[in-house]
Amino acid sequence: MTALTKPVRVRYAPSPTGDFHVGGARTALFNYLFARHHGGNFILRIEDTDQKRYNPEAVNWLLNGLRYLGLDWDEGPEVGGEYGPYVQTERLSIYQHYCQQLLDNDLAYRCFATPEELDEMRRERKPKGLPTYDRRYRDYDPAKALERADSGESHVIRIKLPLEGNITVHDAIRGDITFQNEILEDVIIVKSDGIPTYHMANVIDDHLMEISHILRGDEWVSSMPLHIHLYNAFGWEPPTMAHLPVILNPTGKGKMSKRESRAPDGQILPVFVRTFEELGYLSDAMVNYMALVGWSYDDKTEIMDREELIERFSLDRVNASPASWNYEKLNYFNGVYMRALTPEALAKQIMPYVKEAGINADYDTLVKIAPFIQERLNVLSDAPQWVDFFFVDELPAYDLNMLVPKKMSLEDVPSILKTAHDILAQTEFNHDAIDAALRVGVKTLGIKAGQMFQPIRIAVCGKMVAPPLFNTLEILGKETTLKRLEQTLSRLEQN
RNA sequence: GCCCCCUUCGUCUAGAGGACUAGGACACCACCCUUUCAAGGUGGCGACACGGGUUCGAAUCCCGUAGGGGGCACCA
Repeated sequence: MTALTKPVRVRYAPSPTGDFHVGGARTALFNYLFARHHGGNFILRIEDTDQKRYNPEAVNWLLNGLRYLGLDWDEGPEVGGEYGPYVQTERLSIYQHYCQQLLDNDLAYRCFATPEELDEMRRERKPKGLPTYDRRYRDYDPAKALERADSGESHVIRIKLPLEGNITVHDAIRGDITFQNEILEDVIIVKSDGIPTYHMANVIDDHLMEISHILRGDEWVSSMPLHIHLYNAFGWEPPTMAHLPVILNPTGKGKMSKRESRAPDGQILPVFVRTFEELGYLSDAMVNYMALVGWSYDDKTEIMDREELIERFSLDRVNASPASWNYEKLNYFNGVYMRALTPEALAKQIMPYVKEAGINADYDTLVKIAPFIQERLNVLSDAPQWVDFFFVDELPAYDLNMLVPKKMSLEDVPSILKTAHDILAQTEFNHDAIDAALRVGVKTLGIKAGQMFQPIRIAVCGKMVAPPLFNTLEILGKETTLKRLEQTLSRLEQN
């Protein structure tokens, strides 16, 4: 492999036609890790040669997504670079030049077949397992073709591929793959609008940008022979190619959906980077998890920070087989990273979500709460439901039956709450003092700890599931705690 | 239909001929801890798709079958 002597330059080259999907993100990540591992450059190139499907929002989704994941690019939109422009529609004259070269060398030809003709060919040839185009203009007189083209007749330009023999291409992950030239099609390299197709533009750009390794999705393996033929036609040495396994749905059946759906329990199943970010998946967790979809370091290590991933990433540990996306495991990773945050960092991270939920929270209080909700959050957007009751004047009404402790009835509740109230009124409001005082109450009442704490929790939080009680009370403060106990008692009286 | 790729627990994977009674992680189950929920701890369930070879010996190599995936556009 002579490529070892060349500087490592890899690119992520998405087409701005839709939202930024995790499949694309994983490809970007592998390129990024590979580049950083080798001290090379990670290049971002926008492949916008399809003007019909172009979506102006897509570039923003992409750029924001990459930034969220922390995959900074060395060359590309916004940062520039010596090999620009990095947007294909700004490179049209370059492609034109190389296309002419192919035409001049009889390695490409103009084709005047109409869409209708093509449809007919498809109908006839497809069932026979043949490629659509029957090469009817392959041997058409170039002079006549030029004449028709000059007169303005609509046409495309096709590559002239070998008719027989085999071509063996090498994939860094899969090894050698052999294709029969016979089944290859003289594909279109320049569309009738004068814009090149992906196949042509990508080859020219990768060569001109001195890309050393192409790491791309597995859907491109069938285009490998075509691309290699194009490199050969230009007389260029192709980069090392590696095709990454596709990401399958969590069930393991089928390519991961391009549309977001919901799980049976109503949970949204995100597939766009933007949605993961909105739900509050930590950048580090996403990166760590995604790195493990199709790649592994060893038989044990899974939690790795960016530096470790960069240091350890290598192509020969990328799997050739498809991998399915596992939301539970991602959640676990997110939990791990969430728990590693300092209270300050967590407070900062959840603040936007809390505000978004209409909760009037202050940073200092969130910092105090943080340690107690930290191990209970799956994603940042879970935070509001854990902290809302800290920041309201009046608790929303809840079902009084929630107050009833195990093996007791509603009639037992008032005396428990009354006892709690009286004890707490005389207690210093810190965790240990509350703990000690309440346990005395448990003893006097002759009930179990849980039976006493349950109604207090409900009275104070208004919900069955909440952060640890004593810490909660401490943060809430004596005044609020006593007030909520009183309010509950009076509700019970009216009941 | 044709071409190509892939195939170890439900899922992600380790394994590159003997170290395998097939290891780890998520999920699941049980127990422990415990004021709810978590987190944590301990243990458990659970896989080499199938059939032929090659070899003294195969999860590992070869062939076939089956299954899965990708591609076959004036989309990338």
